[in-house]
Amino acid sequence: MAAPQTTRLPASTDAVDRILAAAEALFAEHGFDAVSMNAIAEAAGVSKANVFHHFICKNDLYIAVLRNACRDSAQHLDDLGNDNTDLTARLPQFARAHLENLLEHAQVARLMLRELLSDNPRHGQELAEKVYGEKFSRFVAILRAGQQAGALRADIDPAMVATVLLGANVFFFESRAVLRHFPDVTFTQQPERYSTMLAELLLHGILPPDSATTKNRNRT
Amino acid sequence: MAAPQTTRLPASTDAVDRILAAAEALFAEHGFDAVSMNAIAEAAGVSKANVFHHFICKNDLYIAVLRNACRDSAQHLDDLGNDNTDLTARLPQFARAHLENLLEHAQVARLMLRELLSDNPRHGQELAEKVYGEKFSRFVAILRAGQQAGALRADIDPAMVATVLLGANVFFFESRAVLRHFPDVTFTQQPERYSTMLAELLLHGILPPDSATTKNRNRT
DNA sequence: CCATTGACTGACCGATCGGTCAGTGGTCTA
DNA sequence: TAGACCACTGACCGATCGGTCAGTCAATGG
Repeated sequence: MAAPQTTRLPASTDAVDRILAAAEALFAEHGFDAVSMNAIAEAAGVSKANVFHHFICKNDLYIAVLRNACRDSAQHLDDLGNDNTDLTARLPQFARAHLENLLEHAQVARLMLRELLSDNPRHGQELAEKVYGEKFSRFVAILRAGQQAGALRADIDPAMVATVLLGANVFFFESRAVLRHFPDVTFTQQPERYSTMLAELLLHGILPPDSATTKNRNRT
Repeated sequence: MAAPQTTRLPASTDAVDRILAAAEALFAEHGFDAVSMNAIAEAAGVSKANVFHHFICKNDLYIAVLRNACRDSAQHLDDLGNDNTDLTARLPQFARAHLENLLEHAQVARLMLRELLSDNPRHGQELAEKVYGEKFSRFVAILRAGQQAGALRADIDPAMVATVLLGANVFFFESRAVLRHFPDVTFTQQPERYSTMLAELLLHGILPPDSATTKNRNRT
């Protein structure tokens, strides 16, 4: 097979930027098939033919938007690992930063979640693996280091912890609107409280301390 | 405003069933806008006009599919609460059952996740709240009962625990294909192992037992 | 026996889709 | 000044979209 035809981004002119921004917003909100090239051109303030002048086809524009979003998303290198001490305090901090980043770049997050649901993981595969795979690996490495240092239990899978933390945050992000109507749920309006509780939950578990392996007693 | 026009399901004839099944599969796989009425009719083995004979419009067919899927999904009342003893053993059991159900009815799950990403939560709101809200409430009630019985820590939010467990399972379901390519992840092919580890993680946390509530002597 | 009903179909409709193309106007260089 | 280049546009294309409609066929019932 030939080269994957990298489909590089066009030179960043004013019109190109406006097209990319409009397409990203519309794709994130409505999905690929629900957005017409006419709507994108109109939102960007250019003619439809101009969109086709800069991008070969609709699919080309879409993966350009995806690539652009991933590039922006990759800039946020949450420096969790520069000071690998006191993981107990740093895990809630990382969880909060991750959820905050998710909410702040909701458009990109929705775009990626849509890509996850896509029938063919053509684009999401290479992109998500490259972008998120690196951060995921770093996160796991930090956890594993803490584990080998004795700060974490030895019989847990660091990748498992990372998945649960990331997944719980993502689930909060995507089901927030529905969760809000559940009478038992009180944290949908306080993301930082949610992620803090999440990290605390992962650290200590839900069992009372006297039921741990030690017969240590704590006040009820 | 007038009544919400319940848009009842047509009488369950053979053709109607085939149309609903075909539409559910196609909507779940490709999304609402990417599926044409022609494709649905063809997959169902009927004429397009016949689809419009049984369903007023495309949107009407869509919410009929949604309603149908929710009705089926509501039948699975995971009996977690009939025997409220030994929550330590029953939580992994529930987590496994939940993820298994998710994977077994992947089509419906994808449909619901798509609805979560939808721009207007018109349908997903009432449906998901009714269907999943009930199960969520029961789950939370069981956790709260166990909490008041002293089997769980008193300073945790039961709804938080429920959200994390459900969310971690849902995230596993939706990002399985991407997670599989991360070198650190080893559990994508073993859902039951994942959910078991998840429940175990929630129960005991990730800290070594000697650093529970006591002032930690955290070794670097 | 005939009228009614409802499931069902092929042919068709206007609108919109993604995409093309000839051409316009401005800018840079020779 | 001539000409190459480039961003950009209006008009247009065939295909497909959701949806309509006249009409066929079988079953039902008075």
